Amino acid sequence: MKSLSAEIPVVTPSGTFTARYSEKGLAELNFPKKDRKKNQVNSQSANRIPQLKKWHRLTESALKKVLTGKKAKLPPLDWNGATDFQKSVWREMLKIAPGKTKSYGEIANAIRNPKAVRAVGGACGANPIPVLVPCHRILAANKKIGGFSGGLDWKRKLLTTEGVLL
DNA sequence: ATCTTAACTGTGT
DNA sequence: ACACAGTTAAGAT
Repeated sequence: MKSLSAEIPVVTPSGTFTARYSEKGLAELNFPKKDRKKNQVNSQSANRIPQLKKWHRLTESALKKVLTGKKAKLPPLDWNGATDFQKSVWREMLKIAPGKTKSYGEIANAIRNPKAVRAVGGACGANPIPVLVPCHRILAANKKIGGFSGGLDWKRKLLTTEGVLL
């Protein structure tokens, strides 16, 4: 049985993202792809998610705000299927305000698992909701850019917009 | 300042 | 059991 979910495009000045919702909330957010396939709303599923419209409004305004370096109110996030470790890492990242940054080590420290710095990197890469869950605000300990699954261009762009100097 | 190495955890296979 | 990852700190050059 296929799980209940709907994909909806999110148009922003920086491109068209794609949001996927489950019955519990926003489950996934994807960067704009270069191929111009039309994203289609799965109305079958969409109709069975009563809050979807409200959630999507929140997603859209939140995304636009973060893309301009402002603080945003987020829709409910569905982290179903993620491990406890990942959830604690992502929760910790949500606390980082726009314009601020932390290192992988600091995150590891904050979740009381100081030696798991490397695993923290892994959790960041597994983050299904980039930008809104600010994995881009994590730098390496030497205050250098570090890596980014979604492409370093995005990481740099987001940080620059938020006024972070590298 | 740059390069190499060893240490360490979570996750997928 | 094994290999890898968006790391890090320490040591060598």
